[in-house]
Amino acid sequence: MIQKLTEHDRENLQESLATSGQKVTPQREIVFAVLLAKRDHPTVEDVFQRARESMPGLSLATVYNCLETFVGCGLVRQVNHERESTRYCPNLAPHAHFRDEATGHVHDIELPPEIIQSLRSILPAGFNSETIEISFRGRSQETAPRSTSN
Amino acid sequence: MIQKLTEHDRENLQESLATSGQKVTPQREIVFAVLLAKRDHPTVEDVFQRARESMPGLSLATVYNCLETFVGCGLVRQVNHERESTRYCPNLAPHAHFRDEATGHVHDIELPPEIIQSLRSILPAGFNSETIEISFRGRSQETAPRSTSN
DNA sequence: GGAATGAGTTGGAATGATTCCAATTTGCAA
DNA sequence: TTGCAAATTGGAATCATTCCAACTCATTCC
Repeated sequence: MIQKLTEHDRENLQESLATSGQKVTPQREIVFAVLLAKRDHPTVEDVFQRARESMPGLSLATVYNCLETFVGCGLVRQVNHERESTRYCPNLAPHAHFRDEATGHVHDIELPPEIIQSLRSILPAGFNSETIEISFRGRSQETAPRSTSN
Repeated sequence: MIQKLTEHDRENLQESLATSGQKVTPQREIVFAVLLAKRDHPTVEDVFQRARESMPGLSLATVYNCLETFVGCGLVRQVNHERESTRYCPNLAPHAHFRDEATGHVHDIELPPEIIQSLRSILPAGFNSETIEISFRGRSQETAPRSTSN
């Protein structure tokens, strides 16, 4: 069962939505809370299941809507690997992803600014990139599980 | 209309297939030729259309099969952006991709070995990656179109 | 107060890429 | 020539996602 948002998180949600002219709704609160509660890069279906524990009437379409809204106002990032279901991640710090082929788990990998800088520098003149996405694929010796409340 | 493979390319195809115990077939030749003829990161559907010009009876399922086979034996790479259709690319040199949001075109970006090295180095202990994928998203001032026969 | 407005939500239908499958076809090898 | 195994084929099935029309609910306006 998902706990409610902290003051701080609720404010964050409220402000981010407000700047793109949108409102906080019970559904959005729950979906956001779900994302913050367990940062394991859940799929839409995962979020749907977890959110339903707190709000049984919630519909899948709404989860899609909420997540799209959050991505739109910069609250969360989408993570895609190959053509698997899209996953969502509330970690806004620049980071890469590591996809463990054995478990399917996705780990955040911190991305030092120098690297980002040097990556930008390999773009030929005339190429302006807003986004860089870096993903590793391989095996990891699963360290301590990372799931945190924020 | 697609030209036939050069000696060299046919040999390459034949060898790569052979090492994973598979054979050259007319369909595979055509599909491979299509990939080499225009290196614009075609989707399966694109390949299907182009290949059909030379082999009208070719089926979509076969195109999927051929491409999967090629990926399996390392002849071509898959390129995914967000959840769009998978694209295919016969450029085996390590490179990143730049996806032009205006046109949808995908460009290869050369990837200096130092960068790959420094990327590998940011992985924490216990993470072994076989593959690194880097994709830029943004706008480019479309330079000379890159489509080549190989 | 009560109707009109509009954003947000909902369930189900529609879409689109990909995979699956059972029936053929093909090229060899016995 | 017979038989096999690999490839190919067309169509059905799957699955994530999008679309849509009806509904809810809070707010604004008379």
